[in-house]
Amino acid sequence: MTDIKNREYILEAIDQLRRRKARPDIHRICNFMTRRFSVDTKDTKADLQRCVENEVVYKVEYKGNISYRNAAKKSYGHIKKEPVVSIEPVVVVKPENPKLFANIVTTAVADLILSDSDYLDFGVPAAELMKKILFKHGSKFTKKMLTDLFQREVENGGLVRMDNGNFSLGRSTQHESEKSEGDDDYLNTSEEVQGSLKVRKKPGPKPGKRKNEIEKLRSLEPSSIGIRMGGRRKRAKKVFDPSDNNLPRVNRKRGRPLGSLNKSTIEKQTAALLSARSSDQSPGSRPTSRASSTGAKEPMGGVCSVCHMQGKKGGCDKMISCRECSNKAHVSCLNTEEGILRMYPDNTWQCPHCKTCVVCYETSDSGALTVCSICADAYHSHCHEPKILEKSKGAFKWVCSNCQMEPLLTDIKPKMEIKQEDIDKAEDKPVLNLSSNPDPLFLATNDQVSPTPPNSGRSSPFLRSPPVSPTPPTLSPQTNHNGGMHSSSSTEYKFNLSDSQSLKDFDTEDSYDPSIPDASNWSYDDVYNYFVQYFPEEAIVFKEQEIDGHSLLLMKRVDVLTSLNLKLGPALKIYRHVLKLQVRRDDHKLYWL
DNA sequence: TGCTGCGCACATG
DNA sequence: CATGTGCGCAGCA
Repeated sequence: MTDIKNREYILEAIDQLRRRKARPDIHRICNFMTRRFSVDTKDTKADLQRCVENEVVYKVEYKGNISYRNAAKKSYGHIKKEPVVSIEPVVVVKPENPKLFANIVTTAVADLILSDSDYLDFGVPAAELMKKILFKHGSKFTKKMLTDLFQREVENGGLVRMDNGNFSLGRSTQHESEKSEGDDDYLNTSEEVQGSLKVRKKPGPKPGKRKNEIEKLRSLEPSSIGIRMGGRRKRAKKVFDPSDNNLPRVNRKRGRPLGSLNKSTIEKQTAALLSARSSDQSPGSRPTSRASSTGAKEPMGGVCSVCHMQGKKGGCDKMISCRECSNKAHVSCLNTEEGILRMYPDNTWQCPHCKTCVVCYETSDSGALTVCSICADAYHSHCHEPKILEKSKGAFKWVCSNCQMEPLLTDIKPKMEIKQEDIDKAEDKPVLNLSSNPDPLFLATNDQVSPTPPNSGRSSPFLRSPPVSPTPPTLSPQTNHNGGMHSSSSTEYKFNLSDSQSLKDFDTEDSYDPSIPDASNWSYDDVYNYFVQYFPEEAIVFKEQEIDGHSLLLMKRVDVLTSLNLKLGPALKIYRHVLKLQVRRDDHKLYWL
């Protein structure tokens, strides 16, 4: 790959500007680069030029002015004389559809070869290929799935494993992948393939005229619980950050998000919103969704619907409002409860009256709801697949099938060893590592993430403590049983504390965990070696960014989430490790600060 | 004053 | 007609 120093930054700048609906012109890009990455204008311009030359970025004229486009984004085929990027549709991938897997993997290989001719000679490293596919289809694959996919493709002949372990295209797939049609099965996204799949087009902004109507419909449609809806999303994909507010745009004024506001401002807005909502909400209309309220609110008063006490019980006790109605409860009252009172992992809460089955969207009026002890989603017994048995509700903390799936996925052993060190250790689980106990019924009693790096024989100072974390089994603040949430961890305000502030609190709280290495004197390579154990694909950014131990210890969450140009999922996982190294403790509470 | 979000008109295929 | 783009404005620090 052609080495352009600030390539990723430039792409991020372009993407960010596009998200902001601002023209990604040279001025704005330079400005963004300076502000965000401290890259001076001269360097930015030079690198941008190189990006254009290398077709990493397209320079286009649009409406009479020059804009820049991220070439990796789809839909720019018409801008360039020749489309460089693949144009395959975004699809919901079913593992049982080998043709589609084949298409994706061969297209990715072809894309990489097109972007860097060296790959033609030396093949595409598994890690790079995986990264490419995850970049495009990250929500549909886990790394383990991809490992299988690669294996399958080698077996099928769609891919060829080279002596150096890299991949190249097999059969006659070369030069075909940029087309979405062709007579090769492996590249075919024609009707036959598409017809057997749910094909959805790339999400994009709706025309403004229709937007209000759509939003209106959304507000009436209970199934608007974002991630569960099928079909095209109405808004540009917003990456999830547990510390973010995950707030709706509906009802929200223009300007900065609540998360960036100060506390008093938020309170004012919240109060206004609450009063507005209580006044205009008709009795029959069920409030909408997670995405239709302000999320975790912090009302100043009110009566707790659990203990019926008014206002705060103690100095640091908080009240939270139901995200659908104006019911309130003490966070501590919710924390001690399982079942229908549970808060969601994103620190929002639905009161029992508003809690709906995530399948049929009916409340408990139409049948008793069983609540997942991990994600707090509720299901009617007959709505959940498989049907929820009475005994499974009673004897154990019940875990829904979605949450059960995650750890099970990780148990699938790769059939092939694609450069074992690169892939085998990939962390696939966004939330849990439960492999030590395969019984999903015990999921809730395991620790959040305790990756147990396989000892590959590499001499490493990072061998870790036993996989079972000393921290109590918790997934989110609501399961913290220390008599309530950690001072303010239940609210969005807590997330607005500066990282350093948060860390300071924790730093002084406990002694170090001796099993967590002291990274302060690590070199770039040490840092890389540590992270490559857990994040074989992403670890390279630590090298690229020349992050040594000292820098690592200074990193803030925002650095990990934004400056490393990682996908959010890995970034969050990486952040956990960063934090762990920083405080030399593995405390789940840290990740919710 | 600068950054940001976003409604809506316009461009494009 | 569907979708991408970005002007122009508003909210905020």
